[in-house]
Amino acid sequence: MGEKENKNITIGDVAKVLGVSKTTVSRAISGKGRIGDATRQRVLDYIEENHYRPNPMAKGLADQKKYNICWAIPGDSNVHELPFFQRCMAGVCEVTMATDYDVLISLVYEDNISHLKRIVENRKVDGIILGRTLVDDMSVKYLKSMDIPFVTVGSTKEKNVFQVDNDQEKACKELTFKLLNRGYKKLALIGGPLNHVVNITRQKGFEMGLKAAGVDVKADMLFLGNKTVEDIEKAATLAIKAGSECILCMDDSICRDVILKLRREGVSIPGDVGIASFYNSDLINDNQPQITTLEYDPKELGNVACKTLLKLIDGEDVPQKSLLGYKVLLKESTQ
Amino acid sequence: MGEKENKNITIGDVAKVLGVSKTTVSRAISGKGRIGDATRQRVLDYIEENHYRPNPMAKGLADQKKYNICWAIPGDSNVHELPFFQRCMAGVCEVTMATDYDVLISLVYEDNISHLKRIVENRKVDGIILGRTLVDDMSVKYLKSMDIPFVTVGSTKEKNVFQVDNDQEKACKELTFKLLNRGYKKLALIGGPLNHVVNITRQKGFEMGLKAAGVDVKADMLFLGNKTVEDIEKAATLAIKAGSECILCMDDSICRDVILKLRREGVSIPGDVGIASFYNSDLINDNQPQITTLEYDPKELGNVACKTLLKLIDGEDVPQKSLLGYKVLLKESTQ
DNA sequence: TTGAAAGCGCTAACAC
DNA sequence: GTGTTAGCGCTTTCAA
Repeated sequence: MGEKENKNITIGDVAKVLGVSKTTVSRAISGKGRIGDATRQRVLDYIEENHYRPNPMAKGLADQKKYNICWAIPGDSNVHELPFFQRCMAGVCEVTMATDYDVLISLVYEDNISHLKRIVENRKVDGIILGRTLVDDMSVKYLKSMDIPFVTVGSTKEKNVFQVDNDQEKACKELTFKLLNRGYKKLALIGGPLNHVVNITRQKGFEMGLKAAGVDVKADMLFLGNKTVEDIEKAATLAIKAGSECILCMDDSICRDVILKLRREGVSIPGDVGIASFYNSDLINDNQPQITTLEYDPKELGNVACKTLLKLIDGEDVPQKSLLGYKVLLKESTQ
Repeated sequence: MGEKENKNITIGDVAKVLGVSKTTVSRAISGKGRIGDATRQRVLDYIEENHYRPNPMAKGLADQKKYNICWAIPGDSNVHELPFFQRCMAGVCEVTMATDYDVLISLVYEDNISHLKRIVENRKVDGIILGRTLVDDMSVKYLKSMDIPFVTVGSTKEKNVFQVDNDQEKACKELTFKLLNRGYKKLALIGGPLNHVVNITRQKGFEMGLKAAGVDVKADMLFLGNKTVEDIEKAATLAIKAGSECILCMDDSICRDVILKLRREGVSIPGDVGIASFYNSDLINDNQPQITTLEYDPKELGNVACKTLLKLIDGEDVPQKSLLGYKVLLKESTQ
């Protein structure tokens, strides 16, 4: 108690006390420009002791940057997708923590990206990370037209877009192939909305897996574009009726619905039919029996996306597409 | 095509073209200060046509504001809490949309609020919304000490804190009372971590409901502070064994676990035992049978919290505590 | 009603 | 190696 000098101290204050110029202080902080070791240390020490914090507005105004990036995620996403976005965002924050940047939120909708537009046009951020990609993505097109750095989590067919994704095609191919090798002959694939790029990719991987095992794609069963729980349950019923030996679910949410449906119908897993999912999550990973799935690391996705964006902002070279790894977890559901 | 004048136009540019001073343009935009109707309109028209956008950094520097607020949520929250925070955040964004403010994310942990500290100390925001409250909340204490406007979603015992919450005490009391009136004699309450204020509040409401119906609190069963699924399942089993006629679950996540457990044990709802939850969500609202619950509106919570914060930032008077409504939904699970 | 000018806190030429 | 100075784009006295 006693001293109450909470008033924000500026670079000028520091300079005055130390008897140097503002420039010198600035140089000591930024590390740019020539400055004597002794002087620098003196400034740094003083700053440390007195908790000097640069004013982000002043810095931003001077160097024409905002020191904020935008994390744009669907505002209408399925409840079950939330954990993915949350973890991914944690990965982003982890990276920004070590920099001067912070993360601004934007909620985008499939047919309404006005929130994103506002943030970009008001120049509140230096770059954007798009949390997911659609087949015909308004956000991607808009950002390309605005000539602002951005990277997508998820793939896109648009040209000249920086993308970070797991190698889902390869992953799905591998899992499909392994299942076929385990002796399953007739595979069904139950999938979600076809305007999500990820669903297209997974389908492709699935078909590649079939081909690799010499199975005719047409011989197998595709139930795609399901939107509601009812759609999915219907697909599950049809798959069973058609004699499917193993049902591949395009994501964990679908998988959960299928499992619940089969349980209600008295269909045993893996006794009557095998089950596997192309995405693992808390939703299904404590299921009995344990489910065969693909595992990705959403946090790493956020990490890499953020690092990529920051490099992009700094004008550094980055690969157009970063493909991250995956794990194939073979479990009891496909014995 | 042809003209490519995407370079950001400034207040000075506008002034020059219109043959007025920067001051005049500024006044036309802000509405502050005296200015002729004709002049103002002329400026406004020009600005509209030429898509002038004020530079947030310059504005921020000049008036010492950041035009950002912080939305601080737990980084380690239970998967099942995510939808709540997401909806709540949508409510916040809805409000900021109509203002100059944007929303900066901060992930806080029960024992680590360094991310929040960084944002506050770097002066990146004008105020903070805390997404939840703990019994002994580091974030609340820290923010109080920093003398920066903030409001909590959820209640707290700390003095002089602006809070927005549903009237959970009253809600829980009402539901408990109604259940007792329906003929249930022996109620059990299964609850989560006791360091969450919301759980304390709900417990209190429960006990008030008992008292209101003339039931001795001690005569009933409290299973509190459960953290894991195993804890909850154990509690459910004990409640049944002890002859509970109706189990009240403190939230939807607990409720879901209890339902699944009972189903596995072959206990029928509501045949053998009634079930109710103090929080409704997608997790349970498509359950068969339908579950008796309390319903709140997370989005409205975000709305009110954000409006409150913005007023606080503007120095306006706001009530210290805003209590929002609720609905009691009596369903099949407590027939 | 309007304008000139100072200033917000920081950066970066350009001297010395 | 260090200081001077001129901005960055906006707000806000204070004059006119």
